[in-house]
Amino acid sequence: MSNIESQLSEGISAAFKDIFSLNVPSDKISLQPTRKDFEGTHTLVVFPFLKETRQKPEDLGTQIGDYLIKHSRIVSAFNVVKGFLNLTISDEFWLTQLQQVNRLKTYGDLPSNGQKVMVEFSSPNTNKPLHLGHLRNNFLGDSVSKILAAAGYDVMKVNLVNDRGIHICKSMLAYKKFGEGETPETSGIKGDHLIGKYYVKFDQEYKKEMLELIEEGMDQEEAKKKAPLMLEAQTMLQKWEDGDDETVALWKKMNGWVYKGFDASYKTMGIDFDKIYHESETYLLGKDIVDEGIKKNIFFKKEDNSTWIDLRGEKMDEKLVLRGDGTSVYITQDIGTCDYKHNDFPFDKSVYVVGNEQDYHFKVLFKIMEKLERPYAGGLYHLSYGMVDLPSGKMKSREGTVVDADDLMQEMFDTAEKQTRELGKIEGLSETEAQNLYRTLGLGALKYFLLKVDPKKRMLFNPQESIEFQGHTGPFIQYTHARISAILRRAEGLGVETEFDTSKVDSLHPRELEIISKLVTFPEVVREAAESYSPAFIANFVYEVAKEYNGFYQEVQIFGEEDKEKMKMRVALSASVAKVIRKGMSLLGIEVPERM
RNA sequence: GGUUCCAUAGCUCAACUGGAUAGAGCAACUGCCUUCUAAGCAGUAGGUUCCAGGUUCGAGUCCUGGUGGAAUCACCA
Repeated sequence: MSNIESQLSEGISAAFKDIFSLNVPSDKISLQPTRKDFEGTHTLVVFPFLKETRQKPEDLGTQIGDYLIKHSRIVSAFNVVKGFLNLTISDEFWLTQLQQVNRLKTYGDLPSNGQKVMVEFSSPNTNKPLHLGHLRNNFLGDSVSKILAAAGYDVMKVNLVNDRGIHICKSMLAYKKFGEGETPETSGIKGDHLIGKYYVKFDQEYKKEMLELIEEGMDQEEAKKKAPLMLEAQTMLQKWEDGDDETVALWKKMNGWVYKGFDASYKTMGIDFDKIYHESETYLLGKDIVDEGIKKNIFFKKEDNSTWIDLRGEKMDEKLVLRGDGTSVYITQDIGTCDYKHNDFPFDKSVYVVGNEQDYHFKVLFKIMEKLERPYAGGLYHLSYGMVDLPSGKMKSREGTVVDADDLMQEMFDTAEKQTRELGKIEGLSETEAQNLYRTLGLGALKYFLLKVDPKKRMLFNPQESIEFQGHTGPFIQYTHARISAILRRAEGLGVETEFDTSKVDSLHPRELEIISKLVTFPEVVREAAESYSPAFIANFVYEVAKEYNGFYQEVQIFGEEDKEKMKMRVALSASVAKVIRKGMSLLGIEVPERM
């Protein structure tokens, strides 16, 4: 709760006590922003208090309003419309608020809360390059990490790379059979894309084999299992697990190519990790915990020696946690990795940024950790985000309907360059400055587009139309920042300071008041975004700030103002807006240019 | 079929967790560059918030039942 809100709530609480001898704790009083069509900034809805006070809505509103005028230093006026008490805060108070924001070096960072949080995201497979879906994941994970850090957490970003398993063997096998020794160097293809090519190749050849078998009279299910390539891939997996030299060497070589490719993609995205885990190192974890679970009677064995948990009492199903032959399934590793991660970084919270197709898996996993009485179980959280759909429907890598991450980012840079040139905005920029600008803008547009919607919701991405540079977009906000930067440069040139005397500014323009009242809610927005793990709150907030500033910019003169104190105040206001935009955008992982 | 999630303007999304006349952007139309960057600003038009009930001072938001869509229900990950 902001400073203003708590002051108002306390005042209102006192009003109830003094007028009606009614005890309404101040944290029970919720204020909402006043709608634009009415005078004021904060509104109290009085309906909930009518019974206890035995008042008519208008009367109650008026009485509380009168009380606040008399007893609160910050309320300067009020009006009552039906059951809504709209409060106006004095200009002087707003000016003080602005001054405080302006004086702070960093604004929007909350004090440390002493808690540790681990955020796991990205988690790519090493058998194909990153695509649009990964971009949403990566941007979300990166942004949420930054938001949590701003909200006072000690954050560790981790990436659990899926570098082993049958799907990895598929591309290895296809490469071995059809690759003819080509490498990223000889082919000129980026490592991850090269491996992706063989993953697709495997699927094509595999399908051919299946068709042949079906023609020979085999049914489809059997053909799936008996196709020679599939059998070979399984043999290869077995060899890998046995540590066969040749297989491991090939695996290392090919994964090395992929990592080099991924590193380049991450660099372009502007994303990094504090630690990278590999499934090849963690996939055996969890088996000892299964034993522990059996001893604690949480798991049980079936006749075939497989181990299960019965969650039917929790509205879930029976779930296998270890195969009869003693080998792991997906959830076995996740159980083990949970402890492993906690051992590495004793977190209070652990966030998994994973698509909503795995909702059930995480529900089960968290329930298991809870039953195993892990003290951190309550802090496990699945940040479940919706899929990114294309106009043609769902993306499917094997059908070639994916939007490749590298390609998409390059397109964004190209579009940014084209737009910038068309608008004639590159004069005075060196070539490297211009290139940096295109990257900043292109990546800003893309990140903003993917982060401005509620993570939980699935979203549509239309490559033709989705990426705009006007309106509710990243570049719009970046542009506002560049505009303000120009103002600040000029202010510096003119020697205008941003320190002003609040008592010497006689009045505030409605535009100014609107912006200041917005700016003061920033820390609250950060808190809310962290609590709900949603960068969308930040994205929409920053947009509103930029939008309001542009309205102000259009209507109110800064350097044409004769009143020197007002001029300084307006420069301070501009500087504060720029600061909030820069900080807000940085929480989204987006840079803002000084000029564009 | 069971479970979970979703449905708001032609399109893409908001709506501060139950509050006032549901808001932005895109697309369409109309104005504003001799003045701090027009990637901007101001305005017009666009809505039975999927449908039907219910809860209450008050419902896009909560409950019940439908309709339509998605995910999941593997000894895959």
